[in-house]
Amino acid sequence: MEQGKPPENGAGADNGGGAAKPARGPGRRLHGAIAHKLGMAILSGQYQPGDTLSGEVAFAEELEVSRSAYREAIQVLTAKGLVESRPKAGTRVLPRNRWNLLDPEVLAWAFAGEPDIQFVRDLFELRAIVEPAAARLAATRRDKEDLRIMKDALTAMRRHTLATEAGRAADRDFHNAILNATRNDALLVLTASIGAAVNWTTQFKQRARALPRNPIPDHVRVYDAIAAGDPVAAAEAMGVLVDLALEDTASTMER
Amino acid sequence: MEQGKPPENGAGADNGGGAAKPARGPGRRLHGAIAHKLGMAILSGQYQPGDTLSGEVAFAEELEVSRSAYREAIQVLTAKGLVESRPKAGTRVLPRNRWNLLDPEVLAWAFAGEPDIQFVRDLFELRAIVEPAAARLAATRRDKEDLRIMKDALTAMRRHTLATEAGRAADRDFHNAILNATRNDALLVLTASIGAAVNWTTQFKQRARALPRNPIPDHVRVYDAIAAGDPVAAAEAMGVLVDLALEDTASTMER
DNA sequence: TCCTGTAATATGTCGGAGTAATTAAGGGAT
DNA sequence: ATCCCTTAATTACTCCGACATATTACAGGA
Repeated sequence: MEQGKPPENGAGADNGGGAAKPARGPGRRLHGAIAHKLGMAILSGQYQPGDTLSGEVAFAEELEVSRSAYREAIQVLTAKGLVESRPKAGTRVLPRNRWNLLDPEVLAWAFAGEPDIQFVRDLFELRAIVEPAAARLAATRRDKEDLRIMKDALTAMRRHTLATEAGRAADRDFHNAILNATRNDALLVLTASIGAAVNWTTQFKQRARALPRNPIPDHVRVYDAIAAGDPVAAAEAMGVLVDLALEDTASTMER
Repeated sequence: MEQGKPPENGAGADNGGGAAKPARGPGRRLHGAIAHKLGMAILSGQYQPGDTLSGEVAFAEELEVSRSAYREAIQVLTAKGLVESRPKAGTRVLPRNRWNLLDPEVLAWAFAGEPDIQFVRDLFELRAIVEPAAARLAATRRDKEDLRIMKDALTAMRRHTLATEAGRAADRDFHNAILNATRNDALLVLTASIGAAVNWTTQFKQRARALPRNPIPDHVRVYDAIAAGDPVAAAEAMGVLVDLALEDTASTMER
């Protein structure tokens, strides 16, 4: 480099890094924690679209963190389409239709507070569209290995019930196996994002009340249709599965 | 502040901000440009999943930018699930299934180079699933205002052909109006992301050859079904529309 | 084979210079 | 006298380099 930096100095910081608060809650890093905090505030409606956040310096002082940490947090939010920073104008919250609502982290923030019931219905509607179609595709493209994984997941679901974590993991494995069998990466990513968020509500559900009916036979019906290579039956059976989940979750949220 | 900063120094930067290269191509900011460059490199397969990027210092020197700019770019890529940074281990490219493929920017990067034909087919398949379902929902939920916007878009499409930019804008308006009429934000965001990327291929298509058939009557059929409140007919008509677009694009890409 | 020490690397932090854009004020023309 | 255009100043973001710290991979010894 060609800048004649004076070698003599103990310039820079004297307090260094470590002193920061133990605020390492959700995010794995400091800026991650700030991004989480701000993201949740935005998703929960504390900031209206078009609203201006506190300035860089003011906010950093307010939270007693460095400007860099705040900046990197804003960078994350910008990447997800939640805010936009412009010189002089400050950092503004973008309108909702610019938000990247399918981002796993944004979804998590949306569900962290009290999730908007309308948005939950939207997501379930999307799931009700996509998952049956995925089952339909899987019925025509699955191979023996896919079927083996699905069968193993079903066995695990039967062994542990859905009330246990192992059982829910098996449920996720089952759905993931179907998505994998579609040989469609876009489909896989989409449902993975939604599924990760909706599982939060599933935990709510598990806590609130017992399952209304045994879901195993419905899963078996989906498997049988896929194994038989019957697209129509697979889509129909999966539709039943999603409808049940929706009605169950909706009734839980209403009370 | 309570740090006893020694007053004597001309520390910090002496060149300040402006001197940077004119590399301000795609991204609106310097770190945005770097994120764009790295993102395109990853999406185009230059880095294999699990591969390690150059170290922070090495890379920053290589590109002759500060570490901050590189760090903020990495922050963006991390937010989109493309890479993960861990101390000592370096910054590694994550496996493809962790990528946030539905992020508009990631989608743009994927289509910036030579788009992977399999991924394009995946996206069209997803569109073929979602858009007819959207038309089905729109048929039951649309109001007079929605229908007016659709009608205006159709008129504009007839006036200008699809060979003009105005005509393509009208086409986008038509589809957006349908998505709006579903009253489902998740659906809206999803198709907006995909649509923005796929329009790139549409431009390819326009360049390669003339449209194989007049698409206006097919659009009118969709409109009529939605206006009549017939969900099944709306979904079917929209299915025809998407199939035509897929087969048209596929045949263009194969040669 | 397991454990521990060392080295390497990313993370967190800081303050400062520079730039861009919004806002306000002033002068000119109608 | 009112309105519009030009100009200047304020303000907040952008980028920079340096330093301190914590975590982790790796290698050497028990």
